[in-house]
Amino acid sequence: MNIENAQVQMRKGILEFCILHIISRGEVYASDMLDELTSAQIMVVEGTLYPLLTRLKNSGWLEYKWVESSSGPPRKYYILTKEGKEFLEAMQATWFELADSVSYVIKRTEDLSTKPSNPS
Amino acid sequence: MNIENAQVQMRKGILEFCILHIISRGEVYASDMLDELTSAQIMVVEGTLYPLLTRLKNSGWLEYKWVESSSGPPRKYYILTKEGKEFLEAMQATWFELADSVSYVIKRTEDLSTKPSNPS
DNA sequence: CACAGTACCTTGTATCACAAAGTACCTGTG
DNA sequence: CACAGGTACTTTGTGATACAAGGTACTGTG
Repeated sequence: MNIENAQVQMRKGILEFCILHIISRGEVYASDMLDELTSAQIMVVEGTLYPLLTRLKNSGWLEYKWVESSSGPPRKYYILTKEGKEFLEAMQATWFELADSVSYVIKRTEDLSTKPSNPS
Repeated sequence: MNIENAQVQMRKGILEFCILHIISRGEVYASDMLDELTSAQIMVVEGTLYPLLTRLKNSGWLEYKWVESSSGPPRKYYILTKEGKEFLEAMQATWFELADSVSYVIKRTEDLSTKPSNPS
């Protein structure tokens, strides 16, 4: 186990949440999402993104339509379904709860470092 | 896929980080960790915690010593190694970067909702 | 010895990110 | 038409992880 792998594990699930957020803004296709994620310093490759979109679609949270492109093959433009919007809200609540929990753990470590209750 | 599963995925890796944090405060054994995680609203079961501790030990980030208990079987008390402390710092940096990235995505969605650039 | 409580460990399942390779479409050149 | 280059979407296989469920082992009491 190394730090690279730990970073990968830490990002799991977060990626799904961020993708839903990006799609919630309006119709986008895969390359748009990759650009947005890169802007947010979240590196993703195609082999990760496409299966993720398929999973979200199969769960009923996304729909897509084919749109012709003036420069290349047609693109799948995704939008959130009604259920997808509800799921995004639940994911966001989960994220904030998780961030609170982690903040609590970090703060408690700091408190116990500055004021150790059992100095051996 | 459902919200429960999504929550599990979102917590992956975070758990490892929180465990390292708790151990960094001083010698603890498994039940101490479960109590701390429960306080932080992070539910964990034994079947998750023990394999995780074994992985961290095998990676060289933890050490343990057996300590007799006055009420029950002996306990494994864990402490961080020097490498473990360095790893924890790297994990914490990763956490803050991840939190920043997610905040960026959320904020960008909010900005685009209040000031849509392409109102169709 | 039977029993309850505590603590640690193992096996099997479902899920996920990623690398790598593949399929298919469009445009331009000769 | 043949071919090359770019774009876009898809599939397969690998390694890692959380969890449920069940198991092992130690201690004290009656």
